[in-house]
Formats: sequence, C-alpha cells, structure tokens
Amino acid sequence: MPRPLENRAVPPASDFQPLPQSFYEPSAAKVAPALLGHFLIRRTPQGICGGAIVETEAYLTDDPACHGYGRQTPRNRVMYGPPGRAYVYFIYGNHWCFNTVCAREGIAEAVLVRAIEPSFGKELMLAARPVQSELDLSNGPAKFCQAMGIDRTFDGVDLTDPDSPIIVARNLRKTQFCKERAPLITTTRIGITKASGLPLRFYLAGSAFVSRRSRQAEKQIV
DNA sequence: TAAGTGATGCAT
DNA sequence: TGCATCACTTAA
Repeated sequence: MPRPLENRAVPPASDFQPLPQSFYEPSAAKVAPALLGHFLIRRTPQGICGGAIVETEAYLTDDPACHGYGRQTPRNRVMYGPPGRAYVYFIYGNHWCFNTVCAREGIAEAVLVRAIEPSFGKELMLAARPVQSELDLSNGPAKFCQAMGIDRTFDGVDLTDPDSPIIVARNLRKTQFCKERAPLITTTRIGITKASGLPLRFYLAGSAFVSRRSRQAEKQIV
C-alpha cells in the first residue's frame, strides 16, 4: 500500500537556493528549456526528496492546448497570477500534474514538468510510489507527482520562497549536468490534440528518466 | 492497445 | 443539468 507523504512544510533547507521570480518572467517557451538540469525539491517533515528536471513542455498564451487558453476559470486561476508559482491539476480521474507558472501576471503561461531524475530522498519517493525499477519512479508527469506527494494542496505555492513545501532550486552544476546528458532535444508535445505540431517539448536525451523518446522531428539545440 | 478514473467546462 | 473531453498510467 503506497504511503502518501505528509503535506506539511518544514524549516528551510538552506542547501538549496530557489530560482528567483525573474527566472519565470519570460515566456514559457524560454523557461521550459532553461529549467532542464535544475532541481525540483519537495520538503516534508520526513526530509526532502526530488531531483533534477530532465523533461519539460511549454504551454503558451494564445495556445489552444494551454489550460489558460480563452479565459480565467477556477482551475486555471493560478496560471493568470504571478510567475514562479506552482500550477497543479488533476487529470484522467487519477493523476496529478505539476507546472511552473510563467510570464507576467495576467498572462496565462506555464511549463509542465514531465520527468525528473531521482536524486534526493529516494527512499521517501519509493515509499509513496513502490516500483520494481528506479527507472519507473519519476519518468512521467504523474509518476513523480505521486512519488513526491504532489497534489491539489500545492496548487499556487510560491516556488521561489525557501520556506515553501515545494521549490525549484538552482543547480550550480547545471551546465555540466546537461552536457553529460546531451543532446537537448526540442520536439512536439505529448498527449494533446490541439496545437499538436508545435515544438514545445524539451528533454535531455542522455537521461534515462525521460518519459518517452521522440521518433522523428527531433532538433538539437545542445 | 485499451480500460480506468472523475473533474472540468461548454453545450443544452 | 448532461456529457464529451482530458498535458496519464498500467496491465495486457
């Protein structure tokens, strides 16, 4: 029986410096690739867990696939708010997905985090998501949310506040991390029907924790 | 490849 | 109020 992580915050983890709000102010199309290699960290009473982001997708204003497309609703509310917040939504009756809100207040853009490499608190994540292979722990948008105990209660949390239960922290070795997992692939987004041809998915092809490989339409940025 | 799951939001 | 749709996962 999976044991969900407690949804309470703990004192600051001073080892981790959250990325500042200015990091999220550009369009999600810029932020999504820039996020690769930085750390998604969950702070719980039992300790921290999380790891480096290796796969993202951008959802833009005027993008029919974006949950914020059209107008503000109860669900997409935080996407319209200030950048640097978490947008967490429920999908397919079972799963949670985690986004970082981008662009200035009033512009609904976000980056869907699709996969992380489990680097910290692996035992906490395995307790919340028991899997045979570590490779299945966090190689999908709903998988790492289950492993890290991310659900609706975190919708809207400030990812730039060191006291938050979820932060995105700077990886001082990001350049090296990405180089070791090159190339950086830009391709089309997964699981959508609207605007499905846009090149707004980004992943480090050298990481074993990417959710799915693209067969074609790959473009290297390195 | 397909079923399961339930909230969401638009159509009625 | 009804119902198609859905940024997924798992078991086949």
